[in-house]
Amino acid sequence: MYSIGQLSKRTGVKVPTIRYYEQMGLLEAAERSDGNQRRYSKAGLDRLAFIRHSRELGFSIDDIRELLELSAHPEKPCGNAHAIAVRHLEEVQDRIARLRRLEMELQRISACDGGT
Amino acid sequence: MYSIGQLSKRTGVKVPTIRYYEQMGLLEAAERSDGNQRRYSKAGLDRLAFIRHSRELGFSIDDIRELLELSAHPEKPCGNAHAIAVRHLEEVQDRIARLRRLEMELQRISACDGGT
DNA sequence: TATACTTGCTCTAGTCACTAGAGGTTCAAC
DNA sequence: GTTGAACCTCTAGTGACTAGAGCAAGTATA
Repeated sequence: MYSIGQLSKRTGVKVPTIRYYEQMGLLEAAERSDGNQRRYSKAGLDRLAFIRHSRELGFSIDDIRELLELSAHPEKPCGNAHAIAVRHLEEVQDRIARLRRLEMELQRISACDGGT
Repeated sequence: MYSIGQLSKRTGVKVPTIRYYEQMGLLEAAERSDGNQRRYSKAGLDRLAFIRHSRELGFSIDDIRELLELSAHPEKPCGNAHAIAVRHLEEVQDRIARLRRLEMELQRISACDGGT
């Protein structure tokens, strides 16, 4: 059993963000201690780690809800997950291309080294 | 003289976003027609193009305000612009690195091609 | 010239994914 | 038993837009 603070440390997700994810329905409402504080199991930890990872991958809260749904029903085909991933892949590749252009430009700007 | 819609088409910035930039003080309040509609000069067009470009580079509204200030006073050293650019360069490089990792992972996910 | 349609105006409120703060309660260590 | 950190709920704020209501101005066609 982990407190919300321990969960936060282990996953790198901030405490208010964990509560926010619960509110958004990504995490099911945690068990509570006698004093009404949240207590999490290993399963909760894993789920939060999955959410964090997905967020880093650029999935929206809604996407993640869908992904969690899918992984809860592994008998269904993963076509949706596939579609979501493809969509993001294209976006990510686009973003990389744009960022590379920006990188060059920023290098040019920052070559101006304190002059005018 | 351009209407706000023409400005929008030429720069690719949406009409409400142009008004938003004016509200945020990035664009000075435009001249108005007899009927109170905004009319922009070539200078306004150029300024908006600069803003758009800067946004694409990842600069925040506040950064851009600062950059516009600097470019209005070219006698000052560009140390600030330099600092802003360096900060963004690091961020951009970091983002690229992370996106490349995500790209690989998404490729792996989307290789699962409609199976389960 | 009349009409219809597009474009424009202001203002308020909503979006996403958090983040901050107020004001109070519980827990763990000494 | 007392302190101090960590927790609770609730409301409001953030950035950078975006959407919608309700109305006015501008323009193309009959």
